[in-house]
Amino acid sequence: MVEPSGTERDAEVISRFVEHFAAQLVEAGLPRMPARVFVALLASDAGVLTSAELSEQLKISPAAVSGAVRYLSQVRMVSREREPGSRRERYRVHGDQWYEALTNREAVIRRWEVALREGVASLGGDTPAGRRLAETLAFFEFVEKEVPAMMERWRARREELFGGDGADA
Amino acid sequence: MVEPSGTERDAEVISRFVEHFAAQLVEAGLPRMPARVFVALLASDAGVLTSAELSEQLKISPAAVSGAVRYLSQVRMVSREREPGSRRERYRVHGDQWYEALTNREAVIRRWEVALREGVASLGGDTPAGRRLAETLAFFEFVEKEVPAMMERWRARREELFGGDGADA
DNA sequence: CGCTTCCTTCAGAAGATTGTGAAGTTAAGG
DNA sequence: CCTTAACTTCACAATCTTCTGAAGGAAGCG
Repeated sequence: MVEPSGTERDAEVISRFVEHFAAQLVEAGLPRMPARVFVALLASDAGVLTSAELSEQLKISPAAVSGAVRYLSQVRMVSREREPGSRRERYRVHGDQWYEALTNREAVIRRWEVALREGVASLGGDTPAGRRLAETLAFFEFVEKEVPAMMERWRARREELFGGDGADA
Repeated sequence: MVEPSGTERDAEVISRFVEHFAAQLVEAGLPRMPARVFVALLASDAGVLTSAELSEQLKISPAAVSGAVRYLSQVRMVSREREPGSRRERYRVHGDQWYEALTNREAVIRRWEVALREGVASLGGDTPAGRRLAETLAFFEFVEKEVPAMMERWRARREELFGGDGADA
């Protein structure tokens, strides 16, 4: 058998990984196209791809890329940058920020807290149900306070493992 | 205006809360019926409701309740118990375990890690993309190690706030 | 200054999800 | 042992989501 050229081989290997990991993210609640686009970026060497490259690699229409990128930038998992001397747009994974985004359900948790506070107020803090809600609320408040410290520890650990060169971002 | 009886008033207040909080959970990725059933249980004084009660309170068919409960017990957010001298089944929120379930995306994260390890292996740990994946993987491994300690601190904090009587479970 | 290129937006079709009704299953009680 | 009560399962129908194709708009380049 003829050894396939590096790039062809890579294309298939990458595709396998993209589809596999994206499927997991979908299962976890991410919409399909954003998941695929995101993983494709993650698996690209530069961490940057153009709309056209994504469109071709994932076999989807430019419109689908556009929608996916809009979603991803809303949740801060990807940023868009205009390539200077061109009308091409480039999309980039936030090297080490993206998992913060995944962790940062902050906005979500904040809304949960609002709903729970309302619940405690309207059911009454002296009822069994009210107490249960209050405890749940306290849990989220606790987590919200813990997460920043944990991320701080992560940065230290990251430094330790990979050195500070941050070749990525 | 005649003051409505306590229970009627509660019914509406509870319903407001149930729908509001459930909507947030849905937005966060939980299917609608499971979310509504879950919150209804959370807002019930005993933390326990029968299928019939859920069906009536949420205005959904017994079939929908059944499906929702199946989902919830799979993700360990609710447990089912047979009421001794009756064919009624009772569904219960795990007093203080349910947020552990929400936190315990463990299974999910585990699968992500598998996919990422594969990715590192096939892209090569010496490529930029491979390094990015490796870092992501390291992050999840880190989190997985941190969560148990955090939950331990939460239990201590909970004790401190609410005392150990655990009137709930 | 117009042309070209690339991206976006919009409307619609294909597909997936989800909740209902009806039949089936299990178990209590007479 | 038969009846009745309660939950579950199954197949279908309604709904919602999602992706595509086509048209529209900005920005470089000749």
